[in-house]
Amino acid sequence: MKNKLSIKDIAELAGVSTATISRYLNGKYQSMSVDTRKNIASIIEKFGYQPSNIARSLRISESKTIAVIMADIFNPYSMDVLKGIEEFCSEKGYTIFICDAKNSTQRERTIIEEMTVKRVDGFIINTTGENDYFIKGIALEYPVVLVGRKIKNSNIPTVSVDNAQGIRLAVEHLNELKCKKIIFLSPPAGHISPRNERITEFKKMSGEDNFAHIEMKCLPVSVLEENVIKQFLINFHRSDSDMKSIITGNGQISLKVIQVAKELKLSIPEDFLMVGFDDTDWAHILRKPLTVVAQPTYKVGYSAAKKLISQLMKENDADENYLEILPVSLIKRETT
Amino acid sequence: MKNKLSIKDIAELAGVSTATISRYLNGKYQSMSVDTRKNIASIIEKFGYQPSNIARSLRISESKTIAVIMADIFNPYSMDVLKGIEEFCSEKGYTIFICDAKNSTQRERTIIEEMTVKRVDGFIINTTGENDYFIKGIALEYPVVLVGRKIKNSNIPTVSVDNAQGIRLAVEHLNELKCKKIIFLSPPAGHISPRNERITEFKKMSGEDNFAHIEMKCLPVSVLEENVIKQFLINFHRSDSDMKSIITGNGQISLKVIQVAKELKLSIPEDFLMVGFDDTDWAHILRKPLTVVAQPTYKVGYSAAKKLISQLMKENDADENYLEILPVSLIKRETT
DNA sequence: CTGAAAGCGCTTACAG
DNA sequence: CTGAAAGCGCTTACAG
Repeated sequence: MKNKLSIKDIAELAGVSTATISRYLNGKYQSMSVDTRKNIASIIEKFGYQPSNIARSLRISESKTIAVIMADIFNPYSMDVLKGIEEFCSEKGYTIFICDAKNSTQRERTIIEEMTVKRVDGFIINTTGENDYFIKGIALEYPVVLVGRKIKNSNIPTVSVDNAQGIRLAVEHLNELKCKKIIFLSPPAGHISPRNERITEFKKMSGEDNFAHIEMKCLPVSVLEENVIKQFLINFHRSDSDMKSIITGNGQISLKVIQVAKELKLSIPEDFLMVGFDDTDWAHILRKPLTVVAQPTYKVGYSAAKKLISQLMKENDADENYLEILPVSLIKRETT
Repeated sequence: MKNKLSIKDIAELAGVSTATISRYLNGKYQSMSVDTRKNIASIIEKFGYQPSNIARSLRISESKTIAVIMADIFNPYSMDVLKGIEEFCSEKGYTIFICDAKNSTQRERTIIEEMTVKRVDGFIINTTGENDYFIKGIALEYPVVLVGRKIKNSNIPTVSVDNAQGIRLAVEHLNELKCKKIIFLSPPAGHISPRNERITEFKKMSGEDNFAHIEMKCLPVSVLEENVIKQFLINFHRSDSDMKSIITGNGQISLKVIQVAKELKLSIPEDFLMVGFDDTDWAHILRKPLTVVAQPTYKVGYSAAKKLISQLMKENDADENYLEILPVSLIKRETT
């Protein structure tokens, strides 16, 4: 940022006006002679001139930058989504600001406002779940695409996953295995749509005739409360029913359950069956590789970026398909 | 970015000049009456005015943005480093562009140039290892801090880890356990400093009297070549020596080795001992939790950000300590 | 305590 | 094919 050359310097060096340099920079080669073009090229090359994107952004009111706000960036799910977003964006010449709300509603708001000040062209948001009103507000002024988590009563474009199907696959699988008891360890639902969808479906299924013979219970747990998980597992293990099973709501809970089970010297699937959400990188190297409901996370991210950028490029907010729901799949391994 | 209010609009609305608004925005409250201050505050609040950072950046030649270029963003090591960087930066009001070189030398260069165009204030780089000349070049024009990987013959500020100590801890530990054979599975070293440092130390140790009775060999492996790892493991298992052991150079290789060992029905530590580099989140939930050399990755990132930003804030490039080497530690678990 | 004016580095409609 | 000039939204030295 020190004594950098400006377009004016290059114009002088090349003996043309800044307008011509600008045209060159924007690839408008038709509107200049071959000679000037070559001349400019050589000057730029020689002096290593780098145009200022920020001046350009100011002028054209476009920063070619998008903000990605994740509720919790450091869980494996987010990482994969991010990968997908990054991939598509870099294909299209967009740069992303990756922001971590750290599961804080307040921080989510703060970050979004900061990004607004940075004049990003749009937002991809995986919301903490408690900022519906605020996000609807900014969606009025900026293009926004939601990933993973929906917002009620809004038509903000969203890419998510079939969560009901996920729970259904898991429960049906467990049922086929003759489970008599299924505990669903879900992170606290709050206003977070996927969690609610899964819990709702789980409860709904527990009311269906096919599953009437199964004891199905949903238990909200936080990964932070290791002792709660431990206590649960102790009681769970003691309970007399056999063919017990656990469904875990995300990779972090799976990890914790496996860890605590280990401490308690419980074996999976010997002591209970288990199916987790999210196919984490370590799921298949366990002594007993974990059966999981795999989400197409990369695709979710990629698709969200695509939605946003296509909205950015052509001004039409056609939104033929504002809600995109991707299917999930059950990967059967040895814990069931 | 649509019909946003500008400072001019607010000035008119508040009945003052843009200069005064600007002063207000920059917190120069001493130089205005309490009345104007309050007035401006209320106008801004009322209209939800958000100043444009990009106009500001252009004017003051500072973007409060730094670029973080990682050789491979999606390995656990990078993730943790990133966490540390992000933490410090957000404390100081800096935003980061996180860029993934995808282990491509070419891409690393391209990305750095793109960021230069974005007018970032500085760089934190975890280099692919093949751009020494190029990076020295940009370090001439921008503040740069290197993380994890050093660059030869330069005094670019760097934060890294004591890799020789890491290898030493591992080998000594294995020696105490009476290992007769130690294979070090390192990712291909190239010009990547930590890898070279470990390999060098490993070779050096193999020449020391204390370890003369141990067969020590270093084998470069790529995570992508699963079959190579498999073939190695087959031969390794067949070899007659007992008390064999493996040191793996990073979390991804550890994962692969464990996976392949599983496929081959080899048990760790029964068939061979193992110590890995990097304390990944899954290391302790394995049937036999993995012994590892843990790196203070978060701290490496945090420290690098601190170095860069302190350089950015005070113009002094005092550089009392251009090279910062953090200690590593051995976490003994059940694979040894 | 406050404003007029210049300037940061670009782009673009207009004129030639 | 090319340039002069205005303007994007700020900041700041200068003057009052």
